[in-house]
Amino acid sequence: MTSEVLARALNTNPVVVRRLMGGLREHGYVHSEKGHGGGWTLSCQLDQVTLRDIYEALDAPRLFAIGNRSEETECLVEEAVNHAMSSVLTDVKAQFLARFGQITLAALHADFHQKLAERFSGGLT
Amino acid sequence: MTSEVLARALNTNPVVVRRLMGGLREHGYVHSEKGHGGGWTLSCQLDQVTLRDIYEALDAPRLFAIGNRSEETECLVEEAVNHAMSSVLTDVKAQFLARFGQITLAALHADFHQKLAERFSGGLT
DNA sequence: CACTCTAGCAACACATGAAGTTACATGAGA
DNA sequence: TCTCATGTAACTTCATGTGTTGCTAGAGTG
Repeated sequence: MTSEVLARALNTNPVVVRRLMGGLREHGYVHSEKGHGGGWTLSCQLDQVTLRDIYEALDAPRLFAIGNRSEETECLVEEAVNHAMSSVLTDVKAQFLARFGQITLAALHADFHQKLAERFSGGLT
Repeated sequence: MTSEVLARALNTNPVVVRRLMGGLREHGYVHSEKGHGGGWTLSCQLDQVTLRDIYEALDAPRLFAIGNRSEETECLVEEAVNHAMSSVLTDVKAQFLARFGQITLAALHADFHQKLAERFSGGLT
């Protein structure tokens, strides 16, 4: 499948697709080939890869929209608040990763197929 | 304390301070007075207010930097991914709120005083 | 009553980072 | 050698949060 085709399916741009897929390729989840007949192919077992793996392959983008204004500060009030916030955010992020680590691509695949079946058996609007 | 003074302490602008404090005032955590001698005064018990209360008084700003591209979609793959993501994010947010709900301003206050004491007893760089 | 000091608020400007776009190089068939 | 694909850098656009300006209104002071 080419970046071009994927981009259309994702309502985005081929270059954006390549940027994202680049991370997945480095981790061996997909393979790419240049030239005529080239494109992207899956190169992993869906039940061996989790959302957490994907998240990390994508360079673990910032998870929270909130956070400390600055790590180093002279202000003791800010320091106290930072400490409390960091502690919570660290723990919560760990839980997030743990949960993502339990969701395999195979599970998403199965969910997709179930939704597909429902759509063809009258479960439609 | 005036917005002007607070702004200097926070390295920001008086108007930004008023915007933030406005949310706290609506919930009765602080009180403001106009005119000569006016400004902000605390109007709550520090041990009765948690970081969660503050977070919500501030209109519960977006917590996560990631999320679904769109809530409604025709794409069954996107739907499956959204479902998995939302489920995790909802749970994780709940945990975040629970943790913040356990941190009172009084606790931060105490932490601040301890750091202050340390600074005056040789625990300094 | 005029003056000063304060919050309240709307409107605008700026900064940051993510997403999208363009342009060109490289490699692989046909 | 021509076309089709990825790889990548540089640039543009867009969204969002933050900062700024200008003005209104209320409250004390002389």
